[in-house]
Amino acid sequence: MPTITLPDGSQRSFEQPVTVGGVAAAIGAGLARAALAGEVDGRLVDTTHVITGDARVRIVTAKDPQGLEILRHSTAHLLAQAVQSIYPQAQVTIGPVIEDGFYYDFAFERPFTPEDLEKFEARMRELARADQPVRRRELPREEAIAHFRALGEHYKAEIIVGIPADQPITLYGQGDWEDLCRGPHVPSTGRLGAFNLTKVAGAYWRGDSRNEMLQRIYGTAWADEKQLKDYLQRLEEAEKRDHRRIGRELDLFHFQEEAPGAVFWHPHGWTVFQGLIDYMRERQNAAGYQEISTPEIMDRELWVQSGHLEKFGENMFLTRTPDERVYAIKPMNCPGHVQVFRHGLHSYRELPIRLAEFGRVHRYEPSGALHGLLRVRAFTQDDAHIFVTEDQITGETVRGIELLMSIYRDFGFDEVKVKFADRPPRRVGDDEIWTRAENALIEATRAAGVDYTVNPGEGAFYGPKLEFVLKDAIGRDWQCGTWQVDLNLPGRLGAHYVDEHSQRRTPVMLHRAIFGSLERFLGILLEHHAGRLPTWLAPVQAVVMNITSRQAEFAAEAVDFLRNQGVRVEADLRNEKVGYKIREHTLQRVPYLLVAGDREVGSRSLAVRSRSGKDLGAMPLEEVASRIAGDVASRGLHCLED
RNA sequence: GCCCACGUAGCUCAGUCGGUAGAGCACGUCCUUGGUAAGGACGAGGUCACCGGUUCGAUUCCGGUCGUGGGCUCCA
Repeated sequence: MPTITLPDGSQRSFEQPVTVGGVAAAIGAGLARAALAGEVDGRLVDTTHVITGDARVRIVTAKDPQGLEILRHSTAHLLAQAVQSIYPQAQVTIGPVIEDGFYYDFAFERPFTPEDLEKFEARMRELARADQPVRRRELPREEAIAHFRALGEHYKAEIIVGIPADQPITLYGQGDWEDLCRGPHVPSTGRLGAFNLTKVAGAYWRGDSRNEMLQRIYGTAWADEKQLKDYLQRLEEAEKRDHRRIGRELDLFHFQEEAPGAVFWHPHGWTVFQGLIDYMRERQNAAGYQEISTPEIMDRELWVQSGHLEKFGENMFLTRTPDERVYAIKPMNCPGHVQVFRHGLHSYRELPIRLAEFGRVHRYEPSGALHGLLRVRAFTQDDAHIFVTEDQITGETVRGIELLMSIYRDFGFDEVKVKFADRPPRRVGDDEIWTRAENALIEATRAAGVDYTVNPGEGAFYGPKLEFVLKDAIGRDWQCGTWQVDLNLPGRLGAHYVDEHSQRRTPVMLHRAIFGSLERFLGILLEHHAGRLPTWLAPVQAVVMNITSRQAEFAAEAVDFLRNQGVRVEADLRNEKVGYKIREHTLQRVPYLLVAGDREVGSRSLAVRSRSGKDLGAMPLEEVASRIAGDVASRGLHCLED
């Protein structure tokens, strides 16, 4: 006689064992219809699950995050059923839930086509309409393996072998179709409907490129049609923010076939790029960094010594000169910085020595990885290497993290996650050194009072690192900054300092980047702001436009005035209507549109319109200049104009 | 690098069941002097990504290469 406790604390007693669905029905017919699954004593189960004893029960519906997950998982099953009903020889593998949807990987003799996708989706809708009940059964492990082998489902058999012995092997079925699955699932296929198949892609079995390629079908699924529509709309929004599109629309940069993964910066794009450099230079100079510049190509031998060629070689560009010497184009700045440090003998009294460079590096990335500014083969790092004694690691790291966070705040990124990446499989240096480096970095991170998560095996080949991840305006994560402790390269490259006992010692090198890649950071900013860069970064901060040719002379004068006041301003004196000019520069996301008509000429003022379309009224030239200057000084963080 | 899709004017895209191509926007000239998101007329602009093959003839069909997009893998 089970007594069921519901989430609101109320209790219900039943004469005999009752299913989750039965509990829902006892509460109300509406809930019974909405029930997708149940949570019994914290465990997710099917609605057919029988409760025999007292339990805490929650009915899971599509409104719950877990309910939505179950819905997506069941939709993945529906896809598998549809695929196998059309192509019985396709083998099923795995079909997990992912953000906003699901995918299912199949082994099939040929790639699926977009036409296949349409057929699958149509079949899925038929099967959903048929409203087939979903069954669950358990099988003994050996029997299950034999069962799937007999069906020719070798991947499933392989999966079962990997399931821990204490877990039951469960199968879920609907109609004449059945699949290995942990569950739970929705009670019947009629609950599924708000879904779309979105794309096909190749994917390796178990994500390993040595394994065979499977056919992955992606889909999205939601609680109802409205949510699905909202999701599709969000995708559209993200597409509008795409930095590649904005880059083209605002004429910031382009790519072309002859230079895959390398950026051609146009004047406006380069203005923003330089703005980032100017800003960073100011901040790091104030923090005690010294800027240097090191060669882009250096003899291969140096890269053998550093270990780059061995551990990073497949990402490096090499070049042979007419004298048959082989040079490497630098993929990192560290070896060059060590050369600068090595030049002359340093005392411990000089440390820390902080060498910074806006270093342009080249990395041969796999062609499939390239993606606009976000993944390129030639990029500029705001790179620095800090040479310290082992005792100084903590203090310098605390200072460094403070600088990093302060800079991110200036760009409006208030939410920053930190990840600690420890020793990778491909590395230089023995384990004792790695342990020391990892411990030092963890201690320093704690001292800085920063929470972090661990990213195992993702450190650089020469040392562990912190990764700084920013959250953008639409909630996406971007890894930008890095802080690394390196007990390896200084020794390999022969860096020394003299300690207080006149002994030569090897310094520790801290590697750090804040933007990471300037190209990438700029791409992130474009997406974060949807192209509406704050005034301090906007390539064109203001445009002065005349209404008729009568005001051309004054407009030109106004441009000169503002330019002298340090405003990045352009004139638009074309023979077009003012509405046309407003539209064009609004589309160009210019923060201030300044109109000169006869009224303004008389008072030596400009009518100011903000990027958001607000009329700020006419202002004397001086006031326009000081207003824009104020906006620039605040870095737009407190600017309400948009 | 691997899988799939795609590559036509500066941009967004039509089109050709094989007979060397078209729209809108942008661009140029002219008209228009118009107060806050598109005034009008005319015009110029393309080796249909590249290389081969099939064919009387290829932008179209086939093969390859390069590039782009989405995944996989990897990373800033």
